[in-house]
Order: sequence, then C-alpha cells, then structure tokens
Amino acid sequence: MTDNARRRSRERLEERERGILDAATKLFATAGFHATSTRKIAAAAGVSEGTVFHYFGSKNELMLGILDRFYNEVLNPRAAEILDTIMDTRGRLRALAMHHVSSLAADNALMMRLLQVYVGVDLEILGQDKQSPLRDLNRSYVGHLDRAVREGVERGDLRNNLETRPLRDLFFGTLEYGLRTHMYRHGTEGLDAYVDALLQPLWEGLSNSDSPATPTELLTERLEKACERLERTSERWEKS
Amino acid sequence: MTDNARRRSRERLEERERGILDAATKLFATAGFHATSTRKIAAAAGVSEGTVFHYFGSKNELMLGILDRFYNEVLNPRAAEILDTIMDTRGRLRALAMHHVSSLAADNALMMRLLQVYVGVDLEILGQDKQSPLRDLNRSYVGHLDRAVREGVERGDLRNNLETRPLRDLFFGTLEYGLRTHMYRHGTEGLDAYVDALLQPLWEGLSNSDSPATPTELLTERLEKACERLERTSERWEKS
Amino acid sequence: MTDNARRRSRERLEERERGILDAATKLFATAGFHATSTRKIAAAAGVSEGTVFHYFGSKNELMLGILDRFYNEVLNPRAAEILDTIMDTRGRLRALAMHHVSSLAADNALMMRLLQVYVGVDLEILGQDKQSPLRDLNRSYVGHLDRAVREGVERGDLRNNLETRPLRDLFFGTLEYGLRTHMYRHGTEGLDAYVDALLQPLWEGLSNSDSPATPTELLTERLEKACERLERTSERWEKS
Amino acid sequence: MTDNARRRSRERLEERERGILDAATKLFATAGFHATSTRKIAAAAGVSEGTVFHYFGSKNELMLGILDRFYNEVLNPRAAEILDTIMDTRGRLRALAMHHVSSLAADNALMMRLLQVYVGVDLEILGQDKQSPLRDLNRSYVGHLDRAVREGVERGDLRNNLETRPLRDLFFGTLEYGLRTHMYRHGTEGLDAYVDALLQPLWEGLSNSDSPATPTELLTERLEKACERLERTSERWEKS
DNA sequence: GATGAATGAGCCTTCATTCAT
DNA sequence: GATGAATGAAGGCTCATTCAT
Repeated sequence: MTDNARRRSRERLEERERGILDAATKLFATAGFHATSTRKIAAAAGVSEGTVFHYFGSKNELMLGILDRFYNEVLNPRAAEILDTIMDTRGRLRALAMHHVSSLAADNALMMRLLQVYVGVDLEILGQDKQSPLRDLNRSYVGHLDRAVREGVERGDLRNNLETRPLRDLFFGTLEYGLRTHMYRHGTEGLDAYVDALLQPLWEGLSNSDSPATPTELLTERLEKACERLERTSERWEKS
Repeated sequence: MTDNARRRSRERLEERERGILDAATKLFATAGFHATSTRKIAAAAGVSEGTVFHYFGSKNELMLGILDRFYNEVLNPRAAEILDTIMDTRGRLRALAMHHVSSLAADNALMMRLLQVYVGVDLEILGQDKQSPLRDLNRSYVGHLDRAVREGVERGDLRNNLETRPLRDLFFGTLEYGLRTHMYRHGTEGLDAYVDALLQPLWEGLSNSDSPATPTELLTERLEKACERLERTSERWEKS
Repeated sequence: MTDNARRRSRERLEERERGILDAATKLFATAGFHATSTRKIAAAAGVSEGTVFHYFGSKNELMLGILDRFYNEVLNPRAAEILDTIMDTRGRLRALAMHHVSSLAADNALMMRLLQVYVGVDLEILGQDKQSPLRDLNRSYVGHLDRAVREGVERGDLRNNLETRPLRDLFFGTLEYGLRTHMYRHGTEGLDAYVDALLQPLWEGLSNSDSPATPTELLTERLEKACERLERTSERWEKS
Repeated sequence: MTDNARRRSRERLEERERGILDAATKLFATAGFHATSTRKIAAAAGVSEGTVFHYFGSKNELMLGILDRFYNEVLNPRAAEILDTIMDTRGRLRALAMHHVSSLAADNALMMRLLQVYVGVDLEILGQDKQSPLRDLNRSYVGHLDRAVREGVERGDLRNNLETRPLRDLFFGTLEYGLRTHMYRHGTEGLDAYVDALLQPLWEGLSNSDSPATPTELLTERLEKACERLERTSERWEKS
C-alpha cells in the first residue's frame, strides 16, 4: 500500500466517523437520545448499523464521542482563543458567554439539550463514581471561566470575595437556562441581545465598584475631585 | 350505595392514585424516566399493570400527573405562603430560592432530574403545540418570582431596570444548575449554605444601589448637596 | 369471576405453558439450543415472542423448564415406580436402563442431546458454583440407581465392593453413549435389544458371582450338597 | 525465490496455522464454541480476522481443523504406540483409557467439552450425510480399541461373546461420562485413580472367567475336582 | 373497577463472512 | 498473502399498551 493510498484510506475512515457523529448529533439533538435508534443513525449516516458499532462500541460511547468532539473541537479551542485575545474582564466574560450560548445553539439549534439530558441523566447514573472522560473535558472547559475570573479579581475588576464554584453555577446556569427559555420562544432570533440582558445584572453582581477602570468610575473620580474643589470654592465664597 | 360507601369508595380511588404517583415519582427520580418501566411502577405501587393505565392512560400522562401534583401540592402553595408572610424583598428571594431547591432535592434527592429531563426533552417534543398543561403550571409558579421582583422594584429594593425574563433565568438557572453540581458532589449536605453563596452575588446584581452602603452612593449624595449649594450660590450671584 | 371461569383460565395458562415447552423441546432437540431462536419457538407454539418471555423469563429458563418437566414428569416418576414394583436386582437395572434410554429417545428421538449439550456446556459454565435446581433434579433421579444398587448389594446380588460414583458413570455413561451411537445409525430401531447388549457385560461386571447362575454358583451348590451327604455319612459312621 | 526462502515461507504459514488452531482450541475449550467469536480467536492468535478465514474458510472448518489435529497428533499416534508396546490385554485397555481421558482433560482441562458439544450437536446436523471427515478420524481411533479387544479375545483374555459396538459404548461412554462427572467435582485431581475405579468393574464384565489366572478360579477348579472325588466316594460308600 | 396475560414492534448488539486495498 | 473495515441478518429481550375476564 502506498503512502498515498494509506492517507486516502485514513481520510475515508475519519470522514466516515465524522459522518456518523454528524448524523447522531443531529438526531440526538432533534429527537433526544432515547428516541433515536441506532438504526436511524446508521441510515442517516448512510452506513450499515454494524458500522456504527464498528466505530463506536455502543450507543453510549457514540454519545461520548459526540460530546468529546464538541468539547475538543468547538468549546475549548475558542474559549482559549478568547482568553488569549481579550484582556478586558468584562469583554472576556461576554465573549465566553456568547461563545457558550452560540455553540450550544448551533447544531440543529438544540445541541444543548444533549448536555442537559445526557450528562445530567445517564452519565450521572452510569458513571457515578468513576471519573468519566466527560468530567475531564468539562473540567478543562470550565477552567477557562475560572481563569477569567481569577485574573479579573487580580486586576481588581471583580470583587475579591467570589468563590469559584458558585460563580460557575451563576454563569453557566443562567446562560443555559436562559438559552433554553429564549430558544423555546424565539429560536435563535435575538439570542445575542438576550445574552447581554442576562449578563448585565450578572456583571453588576460580580464587578468591583471600587475599581477605577470603568468610565463611570473614572468619571466619578473626576467628579469627586471637581466636587471637592467646588465645595472648597463655594465655602470660601460663602465665607467671603 | 350509601353516601358513606360512596365516600369511602372515592377515598380508596384517591388513595390508589396517590400510591401510583408516589411509586412512580420515587422510581423516576431514582432511575430516570426511560429506565423505569410501567411494570415496575405497578409493582411498587402494589397494583396491576392495567390499573396504572386505568388511572393515567399512558406513561406520559403519569409523568404529567406527577408534575401536576408537584406544582399544585408542593411548589405553588408554599411559594404563595412565602409571599404572604415575608415582605422584605431580600428575605422573599431567599425563601423562594430555598423552597425551590429543597423541593427539587426532596423525593429521593433527585426529583429535580425529573424536570430537567422529562420536561426538557420529551414534553418539549410531544407537546410542541405549546399548549401543554405543564406550561400553565410553570407559568403560575414562575409568577411568584415575578411578583416578588415587581414589588421589590416598587419598593425601591431592586433596580428598576430589571426585565422579567432574564431575571427568571438568572434565578432559576443559577439555582438548578447549582443544585445539580452541588448534589453531584455533596448530596444534600450543606445545600442551604450553598444556596446562600449563590444568592449573594445575585443579590448584588439585582438590588438597588441607592442604598447608602456603596461609596458611589455616598459620593452622589455629596455631589447632590454640593450642586444644591452651587446652585444656590450661583443664583445669589446672578441676583447680585 | 366464578370458580369455573378461574379453573378454565388456569387450565388455559397451563396449556399454553405446555405448548411452549413442547414446541421448544422439539426445536431444541431437532436443531440444538443455539440454532433455535426464541422467535421460532414462539411461532411453533403459536404465540407471540413476548409470551414466551412472559412464561419463561429467558431462553435459559425456558431450557430449565424443559428439563425440569422432563425430570419431574418423565424420568423420576417411572423410576420410582420401577423400584416399587420390581424387586429382582437384575430386572430393576434392566428396567431403569430401558426407561432411561427410551425416555431420552422419545421427543423427536433426540431429547437426549438436550441433556448432553445443555447441561454439559452452558449450565456447567453459567451456574458453576451455585447449586442449580438442575443439580437437585439430577441428584434425585440418580438416587434411584443408587438405591437399586444398594439394595442389590444388601441382598447379595451385587458385589459388595462397588462404589457409588463409578457405578453411575458406568451405567449412565454407557447407556447414553450407546444410545447416541445406536440412534446415529439406526434411529430407535432395535433400541431395546441394543440396551440388552450393553447391559449384559455390565451385569457381568457388577453381579455377585456367588449367585447360583454362574458356574461357580452351581459348583457351590454341588459342594454344599456333597458336604451334607458327607456329613450325614460321617455321622452314621460315628454312630456305628 | 530460493528453496530456502520457500521453505522458510512454508514454515511461517504452518506456524501461523498452528497459532490459530492453538488459540481457537484454548478459547473453544474455555468458553465453548458458540461463545467464542472469530474476532476473539484472531486476536488471541495475533492475526487479523480475515486471516482466520484465509486459513480455515469458516468457523466450522476451523473446528474441524482442531479435531483433525487432535486425532492425528494426539489421539491416534499414542494409541497406536500403546498397542505396539503393550501386549497384555488388561494393560492395553488401561493404557488406552488413561490416554483417552488425559488427552481429553488436557488443553485447559476442558478440551473434552469440545467433542461433546460440537460433535454431538452441530456436526451431526451439518454433516448429516455421514460423510464428514470426522467420521473417518473417529473410526480409525476407535479401531485401536477394537483391535485390543479382538486380540484379547483371541488370546482368551476376554470373553468370546463380546460384540464390538456395545463394547465401544461401554468403554468410551463410561470414560467420558466419568471424566465429566469427576472433573466437575475435582478437576484433574485424582483422575487416574478414578479411571482405575471405572475400569475395575468394566474388566470384570469383559474378562474371561475361564482363564486360570485368578486365584478364585484356581481354587474353584481344585474344589470342583475335590468335590467330584468326594461325590464319587460318598456314592460308593452309600452303595456299600 | 381491576386484573394480568398477551402482544409485536422495536431495541441494542453481535457475528461470521466478504472484499477492496 | 494479509488486512480490517464493512456488512446486515439475526439474536435475545423489553415494554407500553390492550382487552377479555
């Protein structure tokens, strides 16, 4: 077998694997995990049922494969990129949020259900004590938020009494719940604006009002000083 | 049939219905909806399989029955009571949060999964016409939060730029996500304290900063007074 | 439900169970356990596949059901009867052998394979350490041979140095192996005569040669009589 | 290709074939024919699945290959050797029995199951035309016993009324059944002694009691003669 | 009203076998 | 010759639901 042939062969394999993952993702997202039979997945991917099991030993592993790809190819890379290119804490959180929501909303607009349902239910039961590969993936992804927060606190952008865990829940809980309710009503229409509406009060709760960084703060400072001068002036005047 | 007999008969029916609901709730909560067969439910309830279908028509309706009871007998009554007895906005939110979380956590500590999974997945598909009775139940329950917020704004406890919908997501999204992650790690242990940890930053983001607690507020006050004096002075000068 | 109806109902159930067992027995015997699908069994029994599993939780238990019935309704009762009505040891062994062989040979002439294969293979693996119900059945059945031998020894019909276990192997091993080879060649034709041909040398090896049937026995008789005469003669002489 | 290269190539092929046979034998013996997939065999042999089929065409033929090798390399050669080196009939039977039993018991101590199951079940069905190569192998192997018996009869060691076929069943049936029951209880422990315990009564049933070999016989003869003399004497006396 | 036997479609998975490389 | 990806039929089994009793 020539190198060329081998490469082509490998490409075909990967293409097939991708095809199965795509089909399964779409079907799981559309109809749910339990309502999607392996037969349907095979048919949708244009392969035989046996092939599905050839690539992913079981329906469960197929699901894990989907999530794995999702984390490794979508969630994590962009999250890392965001932290590398944006330094402003507020901007970082906003970008992370947008990324998270839009990623979940892609893929038939319901990829998110996957996580909710599958992770929430089946894995939590089946892999209760063992450290499933999913936990690692999730941990690394969540780490990006943790880092943004940590650095935000260091810079004085965020309050310094924020605990990591509640913060994650605040952030992801709000976003995913909000994504669900919004999409239930309007689909992806106006999703970005809605995320901003969610982030606004969140930011208020997290940001450090002592920080001079924001325009309001700077303005306040100037006002403060101006005020002091005014007060002194007016006092002098009154006395005179 | 005497009235007595009729009453006793009705009571027996209701007792049976309750028994089935109890069994199903526990099983669904423990093993999940799909992993619980109607046979198991019947066995756990001490009735025949046919009887389950006599009372609930289908497994789906049985699930709806569970949720219906949950809203009507657990969630809603206590929420209403909270609003009736607590007037303080902060206290109200806290009580609603505690109530929500502990209700979900009860029933084998996993009733919550029910909602997440079933509502999130199957009903959203089956009842896509958006007319499911569940929507009404949910709307009425969410209404309690809405009311607490509305009145909080009216009293000046909360910012007046808060929109209803994002706020719901902020509140319930954070709580349910937090409940899930917390219970995954520690079960119900320390759940109350954790809810407080979640609420703290949330409150910061929602409450009205007119309160004299924050520096900005104090400054504003001073500015306001300075302004008044300046205005008075300038008026005097103009007159002179 | 009247008593009559209940009885009729029970009868129908038992008839169905019997029907499934019959169909499965015939198919297993004809094609072997692994080559017979539960679908085929259901079809042959005229019921749905689900019904088969309704009665016998699994294919394995169905097999156990067959064997159980075989032991309880065929093998054991007649074996007990044989020991109750025949006292002669040789006759007992012959009757037990005939009964064993013809029972195995009935039921599509291959019921025996069932035991060989299924017991020999699957149960020995699956139920290796647990005392399967099958072991009890088999023990009770084998007990009949044990009793015939024990009593045969007590009466002096059999050698008194016979151990139980090797004897069982000698008896059942020979019969089943012989049954198999004979049926492979001639079917059930001349089976009885063949069993006799098997028993003949077996009996030689087991029976007590003191018995008057054998030359030694005859000799002994003669010796005894001769002795008596000698004794009488010698007595006479002593008196004279 | 040089002769050397060709030879080496052939050796490699044979080594491969042997490897597959070894792996399959062990797996079949351990887990049974049906529970062993060709995939497992290939993996255990360190070759690809396709290769297995290259060498053996089908799983069935692979099994035949195992049995063929077993007869040709294990059973037959040693049986022939036994008859060539041992002349004493009793010793021959004992050696053949030991050889048979220990051969079956080798190979993970369960090779025997192979025969029982596979031969008993599937081949009898698949090769119903009675032309399977297995029959020839088996016939030639059984021939060794036949020869030992024939010559035993000629020498007067065995009764002369023994038929060939029942005798085979007596011999192999007892041994295999006994092997199975013994191994079920004690594994290979004490197997030799048990075979002796099986052979003892068997021998009694087969050996020629006319043979002057045993003490009892000798004594009986003397007694017989003594008896005759006594009888004659006593008769004479009575007449006188 | 209550029962539970009966259903049969459908599920996930396995497997011997084929064939292009 | 050797590979192993691909196949698809078949397997045992489950389950919500129906209906005669």
